[in-house]
Amino acid sequence: MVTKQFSGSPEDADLRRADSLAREIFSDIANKWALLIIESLGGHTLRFSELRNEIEGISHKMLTQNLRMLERNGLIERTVHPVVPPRVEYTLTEAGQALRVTIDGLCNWTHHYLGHIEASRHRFEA
Amino acid sequence: MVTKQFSGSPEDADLRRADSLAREIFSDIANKWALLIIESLGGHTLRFSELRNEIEGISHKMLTQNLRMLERNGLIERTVHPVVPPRVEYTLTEAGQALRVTIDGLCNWTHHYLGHIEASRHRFEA
DNA sequence: CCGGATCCTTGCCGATACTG
DNA sequence: CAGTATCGGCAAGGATCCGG
Repeated sequence: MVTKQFSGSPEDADLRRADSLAREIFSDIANKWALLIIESLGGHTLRFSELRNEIEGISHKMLTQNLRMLERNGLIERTVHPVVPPRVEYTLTEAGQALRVTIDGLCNWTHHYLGHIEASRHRFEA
Repeated sequence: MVTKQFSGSPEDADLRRADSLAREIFSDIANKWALLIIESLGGHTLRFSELRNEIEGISHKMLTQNLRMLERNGLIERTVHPVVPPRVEYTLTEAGQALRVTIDGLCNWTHHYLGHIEASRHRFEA
């Protein structure tokens, strides 16, 4: 995907458009904070501060930034409760849920190959 | 995953170690160049320059850097043919192949939701 | 509690040049 | 052809303050 080369022919124009869009989305999604947010959101709906606590090491800024991006792409839904103090909750949309399934795959892969990888790293020192 | 909080109890020490390792690996893998390399490598084995051509927009430096990282983690195998000019080929290991399957899922997701996302982005301008 | 804005530092990444 | 090293610009990301 997203790596093909197109000719200059006009009928490829929309294909090239879709391709560059796909690439852009891919770049948005394929960053560690975005993936961790989706994964944390999992089934439940969480508040901003809950996400902040759940995801070790994420800064206030990175969290808001990625939440906006995910909202823009329609992966999460943001609902503001008009109370004081403010209460803002985030939840996965259907698209977000679908994405989460594949991220789960990534997490399972990581755990399954932890040993392999650690061993490989030691071998690599030579 | 990788987001749990542990108590200070000693028996959690190895769990915490595995968790931080998982997080580290996750951070390595969850970047767009690494994912695109794995995806491009797919079934076949490719040379350095072939990968460079295949992956639109990647620089010489980023390619070598990520290839080293993936080799270190045991996801790809690097074989040097002692000829001139040098011929270096890269291929996925079993772990790499397994990872590729989940990345395929990510790519499929992207294409399937292209429309949703584009629509969502337009809605977001308000 | 949430989020935007601002400043300031860090390190990513591209360009270039040089070896085997 | 493949890889390493160095340098420099620029953008990512942290800390902090303020405003709703």
